[in-house]
Amino acid sequence: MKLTTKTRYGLRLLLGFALRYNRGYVQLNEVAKAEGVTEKYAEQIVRILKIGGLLTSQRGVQGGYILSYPPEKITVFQVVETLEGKFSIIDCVDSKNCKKISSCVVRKVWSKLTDEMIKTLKSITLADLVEDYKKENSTNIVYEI
Amino acid sequence: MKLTTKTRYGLRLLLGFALRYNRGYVQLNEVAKAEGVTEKYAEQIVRILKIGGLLTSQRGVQGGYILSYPPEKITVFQVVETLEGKFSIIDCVDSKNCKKISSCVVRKVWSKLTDEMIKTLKSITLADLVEDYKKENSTNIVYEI
DNA sequence: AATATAACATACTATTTTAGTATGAATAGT
DNA sequence: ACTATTCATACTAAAATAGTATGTTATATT
Repeated sequence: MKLTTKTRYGLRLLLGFALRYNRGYVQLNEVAKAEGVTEKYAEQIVRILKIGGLLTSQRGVQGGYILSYPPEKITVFQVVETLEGKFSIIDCVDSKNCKKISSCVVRKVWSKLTDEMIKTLKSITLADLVEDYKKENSTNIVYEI
Repeated sequence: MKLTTKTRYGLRLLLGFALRYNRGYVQLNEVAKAEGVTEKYAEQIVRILKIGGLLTSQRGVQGGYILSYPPEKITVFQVVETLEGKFSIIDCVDSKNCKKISSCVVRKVWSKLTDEMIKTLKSITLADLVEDYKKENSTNIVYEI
């Protein structure tokens, strides 16, 4: 039960665009490099985010991507759901193919867990991450490992 | 980011043993059949639970398994962590191999998510599931699909 | 002591998912 | 025209998943 790199990288890329939000269209190249993601892999991830409506693109010279909404309007939940598909810790939480739903009290556990996760992820926006980022970089504490 | 069948089946098998807790050693065969898990696969899952200390076994004729602790002492968190290993939604939440921890505000998101998940899972015990199960089966509402 | 029962153990396998890489086409500003 | 940049598809190696197969070992009962 791990997050995929697609989701982890995806959130970081979006944070990159959030940090540069005031600059208009920003090239993926720059953000991908800053976040340490290969450009080609980043392209794939970003395409999903574009199709999902979180990013807007402009082709050609001086092109790039920009968040479709201001950072405070985009939650981490939206990012995860866009990249991983319908958010649920198991497949039968809201599907109807469980053969013995009457005895499936266990399902309720996963359902509750899923709900709590969604609540947590909805409570965090890209703007929160930007704020955290700036806070960390204003202090001079550097954790070099 | 799905649970594995190992974990889902594992919890159901443990619920099976919790429902039969007063009977002493119960054969895996019976529980596996009741839960619709093949015996051979159930054996593998149950072995992990035994090594993890949640089940105690008795070999041979009249042997079987019994919960090592009463149902109210076993949380779903223990079950998940036993079956999936150290609980974390990503690998770097508490490892030290993140190259740029200073800029890794994203890590805090996953860390928080992990914490909330653990809190939820620790709040549910096998006894809660037994209670739910009995409640559902006392009413005559049957969800046949 | 023999037998049947049930747990214990390891190895194998098909399928799917993951985490990318490779190759190129389409578009837009200069 | 040229170049930068997004867009799109196809491919691949490695790992994880979800089991199956083939036994071995211990113990209560007969």
